Amino acid sequence: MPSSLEKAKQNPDSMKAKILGAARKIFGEYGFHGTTTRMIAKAVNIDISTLYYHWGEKGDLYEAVIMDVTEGMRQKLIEVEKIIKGRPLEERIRIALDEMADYLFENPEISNLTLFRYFTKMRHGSVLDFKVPEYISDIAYSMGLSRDRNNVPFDARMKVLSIMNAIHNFVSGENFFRPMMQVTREEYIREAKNTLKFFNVSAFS
Amino acid sequence: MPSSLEKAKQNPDSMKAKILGAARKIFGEYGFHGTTTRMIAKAVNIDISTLYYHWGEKGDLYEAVIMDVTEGMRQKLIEVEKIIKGRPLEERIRIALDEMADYLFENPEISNLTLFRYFTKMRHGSVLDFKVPEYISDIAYSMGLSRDRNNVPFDARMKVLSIMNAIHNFVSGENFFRPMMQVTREEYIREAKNTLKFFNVSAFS
DNA sequence: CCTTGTTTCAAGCAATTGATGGAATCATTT
DNA sequence: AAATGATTCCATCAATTGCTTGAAACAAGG
Repeated sequence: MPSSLEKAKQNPDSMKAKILGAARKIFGEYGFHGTTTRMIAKAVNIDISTLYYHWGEKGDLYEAVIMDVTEGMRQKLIEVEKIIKGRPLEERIRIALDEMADYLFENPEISNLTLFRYFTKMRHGSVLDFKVPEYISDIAYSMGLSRDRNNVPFDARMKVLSIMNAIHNFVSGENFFRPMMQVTREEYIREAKNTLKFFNVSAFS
Repeated sequence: MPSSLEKAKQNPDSMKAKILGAARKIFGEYGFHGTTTRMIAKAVNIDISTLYYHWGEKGDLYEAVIMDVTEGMRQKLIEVEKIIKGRPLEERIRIALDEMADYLFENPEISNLTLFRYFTKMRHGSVLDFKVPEYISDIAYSMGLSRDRNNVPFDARMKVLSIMNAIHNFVSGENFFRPMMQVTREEYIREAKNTLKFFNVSAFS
C-alpha cells in the first residue's frame, strides 16, 4: 500500500506534491517555527484550507517533508555506493564527497532540514521524534570502518557524522558564508569540496 | 561609555543580566522564532512587561544575546591563543581543540546560537545582519595559515570555518546524537574530541 | 513623611497563527 | 443532464504572539 507521501511523489504535478515541494523549501529556510502554513500556501498560490485538506496539520506536513528528504538521501547514498564500489579508498572518498556535495548543493533544503533536526528543540514536545531511518551506520560500513553492518563501533559512527555534517555545513551555510568570503557560488562550491577533501583524504590514508 | 550590554554583565544579579542569561539559553534551544518573550519571562519568573522594560523589543534582546556570546568566544580565543603560543603545531591543535570543546560543551548555547545564525533565515528581513566581529581570520592567522592577519586567503578561512563548525556540530548536536549513540555524556564528549583530533591532526601534519 | 525616580506587574490591544465549517466549483460517471 | 465524489476557496474561530498602558510597589534622599 503506497503511503500518502509516496502517492504525492508519483505525480509531481499533483497539488499534494506541489505543496510538499514548497513546504520542503520553506521549512528548510525558516525552520518549523519560522514557517507558517500561510507562507507555504502562498508559495503554491492556494488557500490555506486547501493545504490543510491535503496534508492535515502543520506537524504532519513537516513530518512528511522530513521523510521525503530522508528518502532522497537514502537513494543518493545507494547510488554513490554503486559508483565507488571496488575502487581504492582515497578515490572512493574523493568521489563520494564530490557526489554528495553536488547533490546537496542542488537540494540545499536537505542540509537545512537535517541540521535543523539535529540542533533545534521543538516547543510542542517534538511529535517529530518519529522513526527516521538513520544511515550513518551504512555509510560507516560502506567506508570500511566496520566489519559488521549492524554493529558499527561508536568511533566509526562519530567519524561519519563528522563528515556528513561538514558537507551540510558548507551547503546550509552558503547564504551566510559566501557574502563573508566574497566569492561566487562556483568558487564557493569548489573550495568547499577542496576543504572537505583536505580533511578527509589525509585522515583516511 | 559602557553599552547597555556591558552594564548588564557588570552585575550578574541584576534583573537585566538575569533576563539576558535566560534569553541566551532559550534562544539557543528554540531559535528566534521558536522563542517567545513569554518563555523567557517565565524562566526568570517575571512579567513580560518587565522584560520589555529592560530590553525593548524581542529583536533587540536577541541582538544583545548574539553580541554577548560573540564576545565570550572572542575572549576564549584570546585565552587559548596565549596557552598555545610557541608550542609545536600538533600540540597547538590538540590543546586548542580540547580547550574550545570544553568551553563550548559548558556553554552549548554559544554553539546553538552560532549555527542558528549561519543556517536560518529570519522572517523579518533580518534586522540581525548587524555587524558581528568575525574571528575566522584571526584563528587562521594564529594557526599559521596566513602571513598577513588582515588578508587571509580564501582556502585558509574555509579550513578554519570547517574546524569551528565541526566543534559546534558535536556540541549542538549532543541532544540528538547522544541518544542515537547510546553513550554517557562523558563518553560522548571524549569521543567528540577524539574525532576532532582525528581529522585535524592528520590534516595539518 | 513626602517627594522623586526606578522597577514591577496586571490588564489589555492589535496582529498573526493554526485550524475548521460550509458553500461553491470541478471532474467523473451514469 | 443529473448525480456523485473530490477539490478549492471564503469566512471565521480561538489561541498565541509581540508589545503597550497605567497604576502600583519600591527605593533613596530631603
